[in-house]
Amino acid sequence: PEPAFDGAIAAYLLNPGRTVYRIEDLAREFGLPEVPEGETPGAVAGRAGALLALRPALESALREAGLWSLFAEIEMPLVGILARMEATGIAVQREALEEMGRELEERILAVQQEIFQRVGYTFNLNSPKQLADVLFGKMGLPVIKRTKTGPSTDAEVLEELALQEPLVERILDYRTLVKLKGTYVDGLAPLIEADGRIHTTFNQTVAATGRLSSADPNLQNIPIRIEEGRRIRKVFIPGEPGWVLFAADYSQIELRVVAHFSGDEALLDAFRQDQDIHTRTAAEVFGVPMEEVTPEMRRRAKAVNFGLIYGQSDYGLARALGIGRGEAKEFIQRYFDRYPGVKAYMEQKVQEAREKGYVTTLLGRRRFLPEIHARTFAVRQNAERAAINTPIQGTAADLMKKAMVAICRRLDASGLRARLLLQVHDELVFEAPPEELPALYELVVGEMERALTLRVPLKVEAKVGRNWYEMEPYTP
DNA sequence: GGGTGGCATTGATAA
DNA sequence: CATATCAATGCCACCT
Repeated sequence: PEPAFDGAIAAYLLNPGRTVYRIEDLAREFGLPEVPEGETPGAVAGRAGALLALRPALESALREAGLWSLFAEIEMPLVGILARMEATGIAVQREALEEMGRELEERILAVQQEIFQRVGYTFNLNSPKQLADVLFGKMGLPVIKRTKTGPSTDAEVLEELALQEPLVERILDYRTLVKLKGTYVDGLAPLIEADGRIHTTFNQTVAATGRLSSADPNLQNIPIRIEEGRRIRKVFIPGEPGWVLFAADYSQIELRVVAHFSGDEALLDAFRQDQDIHTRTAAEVFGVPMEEVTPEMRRRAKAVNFGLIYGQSDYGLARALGIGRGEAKEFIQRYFDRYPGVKAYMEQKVQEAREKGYVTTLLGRRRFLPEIHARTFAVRQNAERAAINTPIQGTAADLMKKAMVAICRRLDASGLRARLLLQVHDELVFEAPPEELPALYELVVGEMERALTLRVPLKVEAKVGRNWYEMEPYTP
């Protein structure tokens, strides 16, 4: 079921940075008569009338901005797809989740005991303020950095303090365990509905870059990097007996988009040869053959690649790698020597934002950046990074959304029983009967790889598993 | 005193 | 002093 016109989505495309979508405000913005506020019959009727009148106004505005096809061919069809994904939900093994909760609870109590024992008294370990009193007051540890309100106790600080005070390691453990239990066990459990499934909400008008977001619960930030947290994924299972989960994710989508936009020869070459992009970057930056790239060189190159997508500064890179600012500056210098097209692209985007007031993605999605003219350096620099990052992140979002629309059309027509469950920015998760996997693979990977034609191939990797933890590479 | 709302801090994902 | 989100807890102001 696909609605014909959604005024909020129209307003979002016209300015994805907005945070309110009240009809009263949109009416004012698009030159309609003032709508009374409140819940009186007059106000309610006024809003209904204004919404009707808004449609042609929004439609013209979309056409004038070159956003009509993005609206009509991608965002509107996506509305029904997301609605169905939400209604479908993803099955969760309640028993396994509760068991994880009990184990975490035990470990939390043990770690807590150990900490209180060594400190000599109990306090609220969850309070950064009380923790700071213990660490920097009683124990006399050095303050590494400050927040607005006092000494910081974030993970970066604690990791440094752990070098001289082993107890701090336990505090880090405590934080990890409490995060897992609070957000991912106690947070998810009450959201399991009577059908044994969790039904998230995908928000289509929140992210200024064009991405989706997920809330209540957020299923786009289920742990994966750290093994302890990754285990949470075991509780997400197929909802039908004998079925499996199937996931397809774009490989290095954002760097491929950079290659496309910048036309940088070395970057294009790397993807056309399907090279490991971080190894190739290391080889370029450190001036060695790819075979001689060490793990440490690759790690640093990877940080540079991520930094580039975000509009890195030498300061930010230095912090990410734990090196000096001078050294970081050298890396960036050498990177731009090797990838001059990327440097030119970045400068061009900032210039474009200054001249036009906005930047755009491949499909014309735009983001206004009025702060590009700010007098305050930090504010202006923030806008400059957004000018660089938004076309990259937003084009990746365009691609994925276009693929979702194509995939769901074909899936509906195919007679396959497989169902799309989740989107995690560069990844789609399905549940499917195993016998459908070869057909599902062809359909999904094919549509994702051909969603748009860039100057480099798009690569999609597929995985299959009996839960979201045990996903193994899949090729038919 | 209890309830509520907002800000600050922290940390999870995209990898 | 890296891009974009969402959410938990603590803490404080405010209200009744």
